[in-house]
Amino acid sequence: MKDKIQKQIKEALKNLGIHEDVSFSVEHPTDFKNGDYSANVAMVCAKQQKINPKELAEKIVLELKGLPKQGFGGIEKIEVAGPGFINFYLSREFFTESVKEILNKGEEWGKNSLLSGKKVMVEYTDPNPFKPFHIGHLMANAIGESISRVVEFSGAKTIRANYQGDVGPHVAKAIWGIIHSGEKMEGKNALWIGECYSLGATLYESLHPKGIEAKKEIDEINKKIYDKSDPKINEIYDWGRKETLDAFEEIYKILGTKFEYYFFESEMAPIGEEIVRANAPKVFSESDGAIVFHGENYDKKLHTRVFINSQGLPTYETKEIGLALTKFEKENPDISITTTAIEQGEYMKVVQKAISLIHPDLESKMKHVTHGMMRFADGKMSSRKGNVITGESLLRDSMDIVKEKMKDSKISEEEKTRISEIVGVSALKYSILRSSLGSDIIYDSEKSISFEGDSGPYLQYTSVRANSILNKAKDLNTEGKDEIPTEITDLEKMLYQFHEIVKYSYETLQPHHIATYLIELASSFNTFYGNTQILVDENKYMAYHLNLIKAFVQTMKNGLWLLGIEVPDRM
RNA sequence: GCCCCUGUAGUUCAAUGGAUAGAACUGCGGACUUCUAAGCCGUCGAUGUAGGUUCGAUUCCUGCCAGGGGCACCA
Repeated sequence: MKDKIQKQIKEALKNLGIHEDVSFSVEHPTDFKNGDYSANVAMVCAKQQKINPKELAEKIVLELKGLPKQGFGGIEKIEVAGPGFINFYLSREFFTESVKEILNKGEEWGKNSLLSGKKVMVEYTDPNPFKPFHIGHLMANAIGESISRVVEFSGAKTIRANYQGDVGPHVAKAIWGIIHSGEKMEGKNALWIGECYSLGATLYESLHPKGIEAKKEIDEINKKIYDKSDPKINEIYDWGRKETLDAFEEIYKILGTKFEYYFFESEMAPIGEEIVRANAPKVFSESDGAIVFHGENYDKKLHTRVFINSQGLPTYETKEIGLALTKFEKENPDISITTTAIEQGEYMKVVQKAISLIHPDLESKMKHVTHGMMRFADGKMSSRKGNVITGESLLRDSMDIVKEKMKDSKISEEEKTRISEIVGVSALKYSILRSSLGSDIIYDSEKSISFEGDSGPYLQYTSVRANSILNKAKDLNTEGKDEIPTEITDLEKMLYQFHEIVKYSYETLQPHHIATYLIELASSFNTFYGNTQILVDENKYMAYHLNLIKAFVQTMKNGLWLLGIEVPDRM
């Protein structure tokens, strides 16, 4: 529709003798009073035409009305308003047709072909074995999963990847903690390993003699992890790695994520190291016994980073190079998206610059999406200090709140558990996905997870209520109740916009646009629901209303899927 | 010090350079012997600061202020 309007306006401009290659926009006005589409063309052209924008707008409208109607149906009314906007009002027929279209497309409704035939790899979550899976990982997972689904809706084959640090000082700290915990590791779980890590990490940084002693031992363990020379450490390592990775899988199951690839730092290190050494001194250079990359030589906003330290060990940067190239070698994606917290933003730029010097063709294929961090109101969350909220505990809390809300309902205990999982996850995911990526999310256990208003459960609840009407209507006879209302509701004006929102969300790689849209859509449904009695005999529009509700339910379902949220049968 | 993010109602968040800056929570006030009240309706309330570009700036540019992040052997 938008393209049609744009085309017609260009046609009109041509007829008026105005350059038709001006750039103007055709958009949805924020207020439905101002039509369904609005063009600012008159304001853009007014100056060079040296006439008042309103007059020019009138002229364009006159010209538009004179144009042949082919392919331009669906417009009921064109008006000039405000400082010179040309507003287009869609016709009853258009909305009736769009409801039909939604029902026909069903699960496909909202998909587009921006990426058709393309392959996109999305890397996200990235928790580290031996460390707790905290709410920052929950955040990364919710965002990455949603981006993956938006990409999928845009026609691409999506490949989900997870990158995990199974070697490095943090592992040594955890193993040191396990050894010095005074407890046997048999029968212990990932949570306990996280505590052991915290113990080791705290002492590692301590200046106390005990800490200095611990640091020495931890560094020793770190070397042994690399060269696998100590059977006792190997045993603890294998056990801890499996234990924590299994725990992550449990969480992914609840969250609804399935990864195709698991990359590990231990595997990327040698690959990256070989590449770095092969490209020195061309790209990398030696400095103080280490191999570094001088980012500032290529872009003054970049800085120098160490890729291989003075002990000859590869750093994170080198592993990242190994990872990037491995992704392209395995799948050769057209686009490779990596999502991380903002704290990784600066050095990812340096790493990507280095990669682009080695493989110039990859530069345009790598995209880095950063999100803010989960913070406490009074400061940073740090897994090193142990003041983190684990993903598990947060999920459990969220589910408990849902169960509490359902305590008086007659639903079976088993079903309550299932519903509380779906609704609890939704509350959590929505609270993360409702805001744009970039700024930090302040975590406040009291307020952060909402179950009313602007929340995931609100969206689910609205869908459930709509579904409930459809269920009740199943056996109803709508014969003789198939008139089409002349009035057009806000609900209808919202529905057809869904596929544009999905496109926009991909173009900006911002899932929150979908969240915002769904809230407005649900709200417009609730208004409709509130002042329309559907299943009553005197409703002569019943057949249409039921189709409208079906279209709404389908749109909510598809939209919530994009956020990684399921719709329960009831709640 | 340099670089990158972010500053919007009391609070948590929206707003592809457009029209009267939208929601939610909170506060206050309503409706309902109607299909799920986790709902609906009304109401109070905001663009950090000083300039600039523009017909038009929350949005773009510059300075300042505030918060977060990064700046070589951690990830």
